Amino acid sequence: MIVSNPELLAIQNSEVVPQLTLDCVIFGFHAGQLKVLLVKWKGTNFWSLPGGVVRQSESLNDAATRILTQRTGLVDIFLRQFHTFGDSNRYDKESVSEKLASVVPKHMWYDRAISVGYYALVNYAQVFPTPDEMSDSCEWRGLDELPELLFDHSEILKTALDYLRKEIAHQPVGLNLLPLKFTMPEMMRMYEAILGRKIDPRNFQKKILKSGIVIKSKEVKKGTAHRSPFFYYFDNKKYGEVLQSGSLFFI
Amino acid sequence: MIVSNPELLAIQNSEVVPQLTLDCVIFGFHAGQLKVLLVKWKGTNFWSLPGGVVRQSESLNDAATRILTQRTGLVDIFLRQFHTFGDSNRYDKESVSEKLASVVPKHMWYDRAISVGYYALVNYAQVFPTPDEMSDSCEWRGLDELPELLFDHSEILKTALDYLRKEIAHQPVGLNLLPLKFTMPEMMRMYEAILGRKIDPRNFQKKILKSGIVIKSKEVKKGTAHRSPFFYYFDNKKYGEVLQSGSLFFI
DNA sequence: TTTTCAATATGTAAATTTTACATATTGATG
DNA sequence: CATCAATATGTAAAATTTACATATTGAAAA
Repeated sequence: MIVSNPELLAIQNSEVVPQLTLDCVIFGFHAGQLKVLLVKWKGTNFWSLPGGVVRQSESLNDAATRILTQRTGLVDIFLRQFHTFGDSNRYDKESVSEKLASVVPKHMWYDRAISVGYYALVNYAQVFPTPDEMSDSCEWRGLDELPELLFDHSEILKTALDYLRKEIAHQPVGLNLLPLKFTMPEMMRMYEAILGRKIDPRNFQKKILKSGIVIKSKEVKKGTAHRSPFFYYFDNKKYGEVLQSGSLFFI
Repeated sequence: MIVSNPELLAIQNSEVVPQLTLDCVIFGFHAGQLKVLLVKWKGTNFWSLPGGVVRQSESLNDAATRILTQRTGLVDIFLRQFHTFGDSNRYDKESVSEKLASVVPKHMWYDRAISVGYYALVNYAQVFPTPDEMSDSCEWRGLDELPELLFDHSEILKTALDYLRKEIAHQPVGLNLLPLKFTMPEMMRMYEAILGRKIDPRNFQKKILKSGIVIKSKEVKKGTAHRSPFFYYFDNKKYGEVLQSGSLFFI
């Protein structure tokens, strides 16, 4: 995108503003574990969150949606802005520019960048992880098997998880992380993975059912060893209401 | 701040990034009312929130602190980032540039600006509202006597209030909004002003005292018509602990 | 001086919510 | 057919939240 107005250009040159980027913490749930989608920078062994520059004409939400769709192949993603990271020394620019010297010429690094953080909740099974032009790999990683991340992305990831944990205390989650049909233990394990602690199955079921966001189907999941659990599915209308109201939810 | 590196300049020209600004919603409490500090643009009758451009070398928090200190004369202000506003059409640029034509030359308006929103809680009595170079007036306004605001500042103000309301459900407020000594009814009215609803005085007192954040002094406030209320003051240590833990608080 | 007035101080019972806790069922496996 | 382990399920205690009314007091008015 080129500046349309030559006078704008003059201003831009005289008062440089920080570069604006956007980073996405994409959460998925699989095998009882909360996972995050990471990219590995081309020709290196360095990982980071997927992200990119916010373009002149797009809104922040558009930029986040664009990045998310490109990395996952999904449209209609649940995403939420959680924090903008703007410390002067968010990370060691020298160190990063050295590590990524083979991918990004040194002169491409801005004096500083400010990054808007978004987190997304996606259905793991539907995602096709897709690297971007800067990366040669895009993969899920469990929260307890995270590599060291470039920039301040470890911090951003941690902050995203903090926000997610806070928000699920008031809002339902799961519509975006779980498949269409799921069992109560699956849903519970999702909450356990997010909250990082054990939940009592009786109390959990009581609260979820009381909230009305899920409906019990008559079908059971076959093929599991031991007793077959019932399938549940979301009551989208009720789910939306509870999501809207923000109240009446607590695990 | 001038670009140090000529190559950076080239990049900056080829891929223009949005202008980054910062707006502050400064809350004060006076006469039983929640107030917001507004500025009136020079030679006009148009009002907005205090704000400014984020400079190249300063962190977002530094920028917010700078703006807050300049408008209020206070240092050590409680402030919190709550949201970054980045819609493509946050406001009608044409309309604003016309309204402010006498203050800001038209060519100064960026194609778009993204604004980081901060809110602050300050002690009304200690504030010396000070206009900036763009404004000829800086004044407190009650929430129910707000003028129409420029840009999308009405929206930003509303969002700030939403965040504040959510956050005071988990964190104590008051240390920053109230004077050193205050009465229980004063504190309650502050909560009522923020929450926009009546609170039962008996239940309120019970919860506040149980949380341990305030200490009852033996002194009463004289000169009020009718029965004299006791003064209370904050237990800073306990207050900090509760603020930190984020839990154990609800009105 | 006395009376009036209105804001302040204060406690208890009911309702609701949260927490703690254990066993019978069942489907696959061997 | 026996074993195993995950699933399904209810109740009682504890904690929290809500609802609610009256005596006190200092200033102001009579």
